[in-house]
Amino acid sequence: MRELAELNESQFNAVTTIHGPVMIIAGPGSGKTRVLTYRIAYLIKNNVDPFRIMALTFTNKAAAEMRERISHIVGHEARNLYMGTFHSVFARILRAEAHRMGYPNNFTIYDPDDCKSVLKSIIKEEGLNDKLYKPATVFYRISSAKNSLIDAKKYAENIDLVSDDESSGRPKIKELFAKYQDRCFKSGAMDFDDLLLKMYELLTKFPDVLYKYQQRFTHILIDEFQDTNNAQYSIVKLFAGQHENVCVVGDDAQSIYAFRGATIENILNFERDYPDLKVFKLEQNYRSTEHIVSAANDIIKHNKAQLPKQIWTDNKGGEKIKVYKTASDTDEARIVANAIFDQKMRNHLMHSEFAILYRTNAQSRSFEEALRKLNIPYKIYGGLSFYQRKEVKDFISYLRVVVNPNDEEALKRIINYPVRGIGNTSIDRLIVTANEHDLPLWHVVEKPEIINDMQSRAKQLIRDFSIMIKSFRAMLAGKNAYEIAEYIGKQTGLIQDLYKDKTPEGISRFENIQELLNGIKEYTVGEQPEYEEDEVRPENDLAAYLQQISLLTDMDDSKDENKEKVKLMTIHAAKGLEFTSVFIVGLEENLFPSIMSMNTREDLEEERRLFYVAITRSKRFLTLSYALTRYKFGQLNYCEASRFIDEIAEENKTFFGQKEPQKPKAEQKSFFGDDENTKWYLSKQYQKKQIIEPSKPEITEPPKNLTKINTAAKAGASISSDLKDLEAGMHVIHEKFNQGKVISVEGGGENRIATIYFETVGNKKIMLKFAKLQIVE
DNA sequence: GATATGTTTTTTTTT
DNA sequence: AAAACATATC
Repeated sequence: MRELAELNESQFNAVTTIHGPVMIIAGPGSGKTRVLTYRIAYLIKNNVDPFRIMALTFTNKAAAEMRERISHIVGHEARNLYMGTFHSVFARILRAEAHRMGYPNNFTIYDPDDCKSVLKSIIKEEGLNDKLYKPATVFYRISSAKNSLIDAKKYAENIDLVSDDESSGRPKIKELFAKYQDRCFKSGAMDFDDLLLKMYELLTKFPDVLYKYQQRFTHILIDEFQDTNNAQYSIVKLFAGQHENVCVVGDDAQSIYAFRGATIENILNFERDYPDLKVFKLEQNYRSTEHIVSAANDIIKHNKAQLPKQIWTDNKGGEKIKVYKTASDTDEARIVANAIFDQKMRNHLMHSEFAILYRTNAQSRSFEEALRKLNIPYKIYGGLSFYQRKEVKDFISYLRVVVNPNDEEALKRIINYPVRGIGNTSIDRLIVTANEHDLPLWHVVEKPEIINDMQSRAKQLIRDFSIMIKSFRAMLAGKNAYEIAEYIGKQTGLIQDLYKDKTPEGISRFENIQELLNGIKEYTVGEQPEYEEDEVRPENDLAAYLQQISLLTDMDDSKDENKEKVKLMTIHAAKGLEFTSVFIVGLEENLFPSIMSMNTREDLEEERRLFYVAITRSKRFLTLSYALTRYKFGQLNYCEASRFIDEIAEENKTFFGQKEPQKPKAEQKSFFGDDENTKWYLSKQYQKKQIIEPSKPEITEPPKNLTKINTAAKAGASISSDLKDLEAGMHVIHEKFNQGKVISVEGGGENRIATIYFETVGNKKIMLKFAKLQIVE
């Protein structure tokens, strides 16, 4: 295999050591993907049947790319690899074996929205306080449990978990868990976590199944091992039990999914569980320039929990990391957009070589606007995926019900969409009846006559609906996915409805459905996976299509039209990717590191690893930015620079930006207001001056604008309406004490008292009905 | 039962 | 600021 000549010594060893357990610790940009692809190709060249190789990746896109690269070396055989995400590979196996667990083999995969909707119904039926029992909170508890292989029964028996719930005032979670699981089971549905939990149950409860798959998979490979959780690790250990040819690739410094149960314990346990383990370290970075690699090392050495390793590079020189201090979130966006425009021209780059990375999805909006103003094409990844949009999900719900009518969540979505006179009252009756008889909702829809207390007209409408669904189901045998979908769109009047709506949103909805139908068509004519002789195939092509899209992420999009665009995504989503020029934005305390993760050292270290991942995405240019003011929930907040900026050594970074926050007189023009200024600040002379140190925005600074002034407070001894909303964290101006920040507010009614910290006199307690206060907006 | 209007909540990260 | 949610009105 001539490709082996391209590898350095440790890469070569990592590729060619194909017997026994292997762990590859791979630093960023160290050729990890290349090692994985060559290793798989090498296995195939050494007469390992691709059907015997299971390769688990983090995204479907990573799997697809790897498969493509492997097929360049070994040819079409690559299509037979069991390669994909944990969830998609396990779903494929579960589908073949589902009947053993009492699930239909065309089971539905519930997405998190479906799950929360199920929980919401249960919480409501149980008459629990929905302020305390929020679906998202309950779902998180259930999900975390499942990722530690704890089912509803074990949960109820687990003293720690139950007492946690009791002390948080939610003792009923264990019951909700059981009810939820039961409801999903009746609907023939698994959630994402079930794909792991049920996989584990399948292998542990049925020795013959375990034996079968242990025999089948002679070689197992796992990418991004640092981000696997307890459940995933346990399952892999079972699969690998026979041959023990298991190869894991990971980097503890890039572990960023602890919140989802991932643990680097897996890396440590691996050494313990496989004493024969051979470990290879890939430490040479081929991706980034020296400044970037040094900065990454600067950052990560602030973490205590690290495996020892030293990343180094031969790529000398390169530009320093630029740090922009900007006045506001909108300013930040404009400056970044201008810088992209300028950098592209100056260095002859393509738009696709740029990425803007942020901590939270909500940050994308301002960049979207700024890029649009400069006519820079962009694509936002993550956030609401295509398949989560209402109109798309409604349409897909039809397909789901056709494949699996017991899918209650889908059924509820479409039973009166488009409107067919089955209103909320009727739906509630249906659900109540289903629960009373302990039957799936669909059974009652099929036989509305068992419902008490319903008008015959309503029953007839329900009957009509069920007849329509059955007529769709009849098509499953003879028609392909596209034919069925198209027929449903026409028959239900759904396409017609959307077509009639000529509002901009309506047009976009119509286009989305067209796109969905095109996607289904592509799938239908596209290459279908091969199956082994003894393997259970999906019942039909619509079911196979649904399985595929239910596990697709937004990152998996590979449309040509997105190839030439600036990419916007969260840092989590950027894992495993690389770009010539990277902008990491919103580097502010409480945003990055997130305010949610400043409580424990472990959480903070994960944020730091996240920053490490972000930095190391960059090949040549790296730009960091932060804003001094930022809107959150429509409220202005003052921000200070992230500690992470300080952790980069001075010799690797250059500061740009204003010394003081914006003065009110300059409010209409920002510091880098127009193109003239943009050129100026990017010019060589300016770059040489390292003027600015990041300085905290002090609360003595003049406020940006004082649009709303609480004059009422001066008038008399009652709390003005503006001050009624006063809460901790707000900035105010006092007649005598000047600017201050609200520490806390106590008491009620006329006697509300605020504790306010004033720069001039320190903490003061002030009765609001007498306060001469203005809220700074 | 559908639509208009007001109120409350949301933001960590994702397969 | 926007979306989700709840309530009022036709």
